[in-house]
This record gives sequence, C-alpha cells and structure tokens, in this order.
Amino acid sequence: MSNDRTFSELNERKDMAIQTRSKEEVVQEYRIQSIQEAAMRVIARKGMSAATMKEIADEAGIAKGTIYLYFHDRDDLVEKTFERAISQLHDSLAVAIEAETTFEGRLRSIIRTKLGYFDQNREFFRLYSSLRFPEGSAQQQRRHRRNCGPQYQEHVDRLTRILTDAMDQGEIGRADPARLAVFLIEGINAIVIQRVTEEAPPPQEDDVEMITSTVMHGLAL
Amino acid sequence: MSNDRTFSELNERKDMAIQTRSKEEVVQEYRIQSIQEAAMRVIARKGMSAATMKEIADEAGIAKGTIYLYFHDRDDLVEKTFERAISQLHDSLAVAIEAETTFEGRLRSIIRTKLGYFDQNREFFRLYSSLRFPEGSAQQQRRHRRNCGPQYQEHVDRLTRILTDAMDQGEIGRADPARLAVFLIEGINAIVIQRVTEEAPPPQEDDVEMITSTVMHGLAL
Amino acid sequence: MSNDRTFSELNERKDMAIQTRSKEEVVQEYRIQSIQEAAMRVIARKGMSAATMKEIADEAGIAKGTIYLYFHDRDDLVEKTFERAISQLHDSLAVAIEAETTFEGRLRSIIRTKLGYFDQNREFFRLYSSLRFPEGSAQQQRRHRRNCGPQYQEHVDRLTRILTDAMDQGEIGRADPARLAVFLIEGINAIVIQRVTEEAPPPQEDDVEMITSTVMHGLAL
Amino acid sequence: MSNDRTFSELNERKDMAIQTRSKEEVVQEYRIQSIQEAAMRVIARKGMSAATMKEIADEAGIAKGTIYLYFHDRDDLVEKTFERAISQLHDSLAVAIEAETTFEGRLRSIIRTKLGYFDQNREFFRLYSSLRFPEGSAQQQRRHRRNCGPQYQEHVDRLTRILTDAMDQGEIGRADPARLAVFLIEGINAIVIQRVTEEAPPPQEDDVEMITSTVMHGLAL
DNA sequence: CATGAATGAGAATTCATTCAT
DNA sequence: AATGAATGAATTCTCATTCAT
Repeated sequence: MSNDRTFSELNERKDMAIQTRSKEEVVQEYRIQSIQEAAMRVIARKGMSAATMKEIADEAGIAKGTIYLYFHDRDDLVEKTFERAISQLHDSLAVAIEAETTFEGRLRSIIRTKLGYFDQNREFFRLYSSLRFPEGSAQQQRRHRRNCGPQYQEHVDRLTRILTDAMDQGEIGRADPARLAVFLIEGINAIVIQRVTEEAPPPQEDDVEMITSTVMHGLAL
Repeated sequence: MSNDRTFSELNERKDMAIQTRSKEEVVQEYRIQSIQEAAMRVIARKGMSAATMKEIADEAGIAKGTIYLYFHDRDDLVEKTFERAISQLHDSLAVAIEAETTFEGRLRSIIRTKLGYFDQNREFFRLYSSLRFPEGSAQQQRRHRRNCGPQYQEHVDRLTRILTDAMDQGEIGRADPARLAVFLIEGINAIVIQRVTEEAPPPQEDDVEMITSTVMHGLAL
Repeated sequence: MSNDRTFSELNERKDMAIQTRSKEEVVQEYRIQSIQEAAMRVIARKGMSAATMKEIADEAGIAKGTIYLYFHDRDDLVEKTFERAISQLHDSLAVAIEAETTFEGRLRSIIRTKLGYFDQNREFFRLYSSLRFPEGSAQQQRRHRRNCGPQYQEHVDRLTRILTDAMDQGEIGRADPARLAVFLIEGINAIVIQRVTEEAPPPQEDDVEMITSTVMHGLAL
Repeated sequence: MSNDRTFSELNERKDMAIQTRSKEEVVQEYRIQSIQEAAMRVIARKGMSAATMKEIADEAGIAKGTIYLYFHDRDDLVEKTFERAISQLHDSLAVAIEAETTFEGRLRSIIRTKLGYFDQNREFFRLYSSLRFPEGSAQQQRRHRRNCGPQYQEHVDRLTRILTDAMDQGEIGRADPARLAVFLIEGINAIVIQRVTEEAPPPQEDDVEMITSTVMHGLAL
C-alpha cells in the first residue's frame, strides 16, 4: 500500500520547474495517452460496462498488468479517459467560438466543429453520449458525475454565456438561456449521431445550414 | 424441448377468442409485467449492462430462478423489457398527436406528452436513452437495434410525416423533414433529461412554451 | 416428516391378503410402472446424470411434482428404476436357461435372449451398461452399488453356477468359473452393443453362433 | 478475439524446430498435463457428468479460473482429457503388440498390458468405460463420439487386423474378425474391471492365462 | 391426488486485480 | 518497468424439491 500512487497521479503535479521533464516522464505521459486512446476506442465500440481491461490492453498493444502501473483501477482509467475525451472536443469548440463575433457565426461554428469532429471520429460519439448517462453501480455513477459532469456543464455554460451575450446584444430574443443551451446541444448531437449512423451522410454544410437556419428563424413561414 | 418455451412466448398468441383468458393467463401476464417493471427500474438505475438478474429478481420480490420461467435468458428479458417500455411512451404520443390538427398544436402536444411521461417516470429516461446507444457485445447491439430500432424509427417516421404534412400545407418552410425530426426529438429529449436531473424543475408549460416558440419562430429578433 | 412414506414404500408390503388390492393400489402400481418406464427411456437417451426430472415427467405425461408422490427423491427413482430394469432382463434369462439342459444349449440361449432383448429395446443397453459404472457422488455410487450390485451379482452367480455344473458334468474344462462368467457376460454385452449401434446388424443367429462356437471350441485350429 | 485461444490450442503446433521449447512452453505443457490428470481422477471417481470444475480445480490444486486459461470450457477439457487418456493406453498396447509375432503371443500381450495398465491406474477404468457410453445432451454425445470414437475404433481395427492376419496365416479359424475383436476387447475389459473392484485380485498371470486359453482352445473338453 | 409455479443451492463462466518473474 | 499467469468474487443459468391451489 505504501507505493500505491500511480504514475498518473504523480504526473498530476504539472507545476514542476520548466524543462525538468525527464525522459521517463515523457515515456509515462506517452503510455498514459496511448492507454486512454485505446480505452476510448474500446468504450466507443462496446459501451462503458462491456469494455474489458483485456480488450483495452490488447488495443493498446500492452499487457493487462501494465495498465495498473498508470491507473489505479478500472474506474480510474475510465474516468480519466472520459475527462480526456471531452477535453479534446471542448478545446476545439472553444477555439471555434473565439474566432467568431456574431451569435449566428458562433452557432454555425459550434455545429460545424461538432459535425467535423465526429465525422472524423465516428465511434467516439458513443463515448460522448455515455457522458450524460453513466452506467454501473451507484458509486460509479456518482464518481462519474463528479468527474465528467463538470466538463459537460462547462460546455453547457459556455453556450449559455454565448446565448446571454446575444440576448444582451439584442441579437436574439429572451428566453431561459441554460435550457436553450441544452436543447441546442442535444439537438445538434442528434444530427451528429444521425450522420454517424448513415452510410453516406449529406455534405456537412447542408446540415450546418439546416440547423442554423431552423434555430435562427424557426420553422414557421 | 417442446415445452421449453417461456410463458412470455406462449403468451404471444394474442389471437385467442375474446374473453377466454383463464386465470392462469392473467397471473402469467401479471408476473411478466411485474418482472419487466422491476427490470425497467433496475436498468434505469444501473444501465443495461450493469443490471443483474439478482437485483432484478430482488426488485420484483421473487427468486432468481422465477425469471427464467417467463424469459428465456437475460437477453430475452432485457429485449422484451425495452420493447415494452418504448411501446408505452409511443402509444401515448400517438394518441396525443391524433388529438391535434395544426402543426404547432401537434408539436406542443408531443413536447407536453414527453415531458409529462418522464416527469412521472423519472428513472425511465435512462432506459430510453440507451435505446439509441445499446451496449454490450456486437451481437447484443445488433439484436438490440433489430428489436428496438424499429420502435425508435417509427417514432422518427411519425414526426417526419407530421413535418412533411405541415410543409405541404404551407404551415412551415421546406427542409429535410427526417433530419429535422431527429433534431427536434433529441432536443426535446434533452429538456426531458434536464428536468429529470433537476431537483425542482420549472413548470412543465414553461418548457413546452419555450421549445415550441423557439422551433416555430427561431431565436432571431 | 410424519407422512413421508411414499406409495412406493407402502406398496412394498406385498404380503397383504390376496384379493385385497383396492382400485387405488392398482392405480398406484400403474403410476409407479409408467414413471419408471419413462425414466428408463430418458436415462437410456441421456445417461444417468443428465436425465432430469422434468424430462422424465414429460416422458411419462405427468407433472414433475407427481413423481414425488411415488418416489422419495431423484435418487430413489433412479435406483428403483435400475432395479426394475435389470429384473426384467434377468427374469427372461432365468426362463431361457431353465428350458435348456446342456451347457452349450444354455450358453446359446443366454446369448440369444440378450441379443433379442436389446434388439427390441435398443436404447436400454445404455442404461444396462451404467449399472456397472454408477455415476455421481460417492454416496450415490455406494447406494447404487448396494441396490443394483446384487442384481448384477445374481446374474454373474447364475452363470457361475451353470459353468460349475458343466465342469462337474465334464462338459467343459476347469477354470475359475466366476471369472469366466464375467468374461462371457461382458463379451456378449459387447456384441449386443455392437449390434445396437449398427444400422443393419447381421442376423441374430450369426452372432449367436459365432460367440457360442468361439467360447466352446476356441479360435485355434 | 485474436488471443482468445487457450494455451492448449496454441500448443497443438508441435512442428517447431527441435529443442526450441522455451521454458514457458514447458510450464504450459505441465499445467495442461496436471489439469488433465486431475480431471481424469475426478471423472474416474464421479463419472463424466458429475465431475465439476471446482472439484477438478481443487484436485489439481489450482483455482477454478485457471482451468479456463488452458481449456476453452468444460466440454473442451473433458474431451481433450479423454483423448489423452485413451492415447496413453493405446500407445502401450501398440508397443506390446509390436513385440510379438504369433497370434497367441499378441493376444497374451494385449491382455497383460491392459491388466497391468489398470492395475496401476485403478480409477481410470471408469473413464475408459464411459468412452463407449457418453453421457449428457445429444450434442455432447455426438461430439464425444466424434472425438473419442476414432480412438476406440482404431483399437478395434488393430485387433481386427491381428485376427485377420492370424486367419490368413492359418493360426486360427475363420470368423467375422471385427465382431470377434469387439467380443475379445470387452471380455478382457470385464476382467480388468473385475480386478479393479476386487480387494485382492489373483495374480495377473492367472487371469492372462485363463483368458488366453479360453479364447485359443475354448471351454469344451 | 395431481399440479406446476416458485424456490434457491449449486454449476459454469468471466474478468478485474495481484504478484512472482 | 513490464509482463501475463493465477486468482476468486461475481454473474448467469439449471434443476431437484416444495407447496399452495
């Protein structure tokens, strides 16, 4: 029990003096990454509960036991993997939003980024969707929510802020912005999923345009 | 081999002369129902993969072995439970839609029905959401999609038809109705889920109104 | 526990005054018989361990629970069934032997009876063979040996006596008659089994003749 | 899926360069052997159907799960164990037969080998006997016959050839050699079993002599 | 008496986790 | 550090036995 701290935990101390990352640390970082990426692929294929350590290890091309050098246990791996997965997408979204100034531009940019992200990474949507519906024991679910909830919430908050700004600017009408945000996010996700499950999805821009236009101007003539 | 069929299967012969359901059949039907309802609650709590036969049996207040008198195996139980669960909601939706004549009325009715259904049946949304993201082995996923996909698809199709009608009637503008349907369904689901996870959700009508108005007239001023 | 004695046990008191077998007793006797016959067929098909109460009940056309009215438990049924099964064959053998006076005649008669019995009752050989090799827990095996061993032993003893007589009469040479008996019985059984597994076994008399001649005169020229 | 194969299967590649069996392979081979030997002992004690994985594991001094590292499932273990068991005996028999030139010598050698084998390996006869009477579901029985039948058949065939040769050489009289082979094999087995069940069997050579003499010269004076 | 639904102990199998090499 | 064989708790499923109807 004495040396029970994993590399992963050791590595969380990122405030070390610059330039002191030794070769070992780089290797560790690399291992952590490749294990998480393998886990992402397997979870995407099978779902969170059905993904086994063996399959993840095989996918990563390492031995089962090795995973335990970098992650405390299965829950730890899954949890950190989820965190990483959302971070990636949300970072892209943050960049996309920054680049735009109008609400419509930002909305279009968000839609385009999501569609693009999942078009390139078809299996990942499954993992993404399970963020909202954690499986397993009550404890696992609580842990999951505690760890991944914030990420999702941050995403919702960002869109909420964008909506509030737009309302303040008089770009769009007033409504509960948090609720609107959730509605938009999941509506967009639905299209993402639709595209992912289609053999030959229509051009990305068609979907971007349809959603943007519906959201901006409504269906009524 | 001959009587290896479960009651559940035997009971599928619904074409019997009216009024001839013997007491045994009623009891069987009741057992099947209570097992499925227990399964719904457990799946809702834990997710499809993490729900165990033991927990389902305990939830139903019966012995493990009893489940096997009514369902062939775990997959059979889960599958039939899902089918039942969706049927319930979709039947309510069909009724709600029938009662309205305008597009806006129907949309409002759909939203209201869903929100009401899940407000009363909070745990079930989890089960509903896993309809689109089946977990487990590739085979289980295929089976699940084959059995539950049609139900979801029917739901999508119904809304697609409503949208097409409305476009034909000139009530709303033209767009790909199938895509629009998916977008709306999942956007609405998102609000459902939001409400389910909230301690004190706002009045149902507020959400109904917000969604209807956004979808009909858009956000732009 | 008070009325734990089964009919089967009650029925073992066969020394009742003649003519007092009430109708109920006849029915009981009939039930016992038909259950045992069903058990014989199932054990013959599946082997002793793999034969289930359900399958036996189905084969007998009654409910599982009914078996327990006539037999204490599974072991009791199997045991009594075995006893009955051997009795049938051994009774036929006794009759066949009685009818002959020379050793060669008796030997021929034994072989012919066995071949005939199993030709008509193909599946039963399997049950017969498991008499010598009881399966299951040590206790079951002990019980089985205690109950069925005597029957087999009686069979061996009878042939031993026949051999001893023949040796005394100077019909055949001297050798350990008990060992010889076992050798002959199983050699004959082997041909029985051979025939049972053949699509189109040769005429019964050919096998009878071959065995008789080999045993009487040996293979050497 | 790729490495779902058990070691046992992997090890079937016996065509490796000589002397390259690594230590791991030796260890694996050893494990496979000791599991199979444990299985042989348990099956010998309890019979094929009644032998449980737990008891086999305990007998081998390992954990239940370990068996599954070397054998796919219960059927696989039982099947491979049977194959191994018969191979051992039949190899000894082949050697014993080779060493002799006359029919009587070969016959004596076969009898002596069998008696010796089972005298040393008392429990195994039970396993051997179940070769001819596989238990369990129809499928298991079919599988068993497919896998073990050939071994038994080979044994019968070998003796059939020996008999045919002897007939051709004029050593013994003419008769259906295949039938004779079966008769002799099972007659000999019977003595084997007799010895196994006796507290103090007579000297081996007495039984060898009795059988040889009976078979060669018959019982008649 | 007969039934067969219900039970739960027990068997097979899986897989997260540990630990000797 | 890395490995992967070994473990055993947990899970699914079976079936002998009981008991209310």
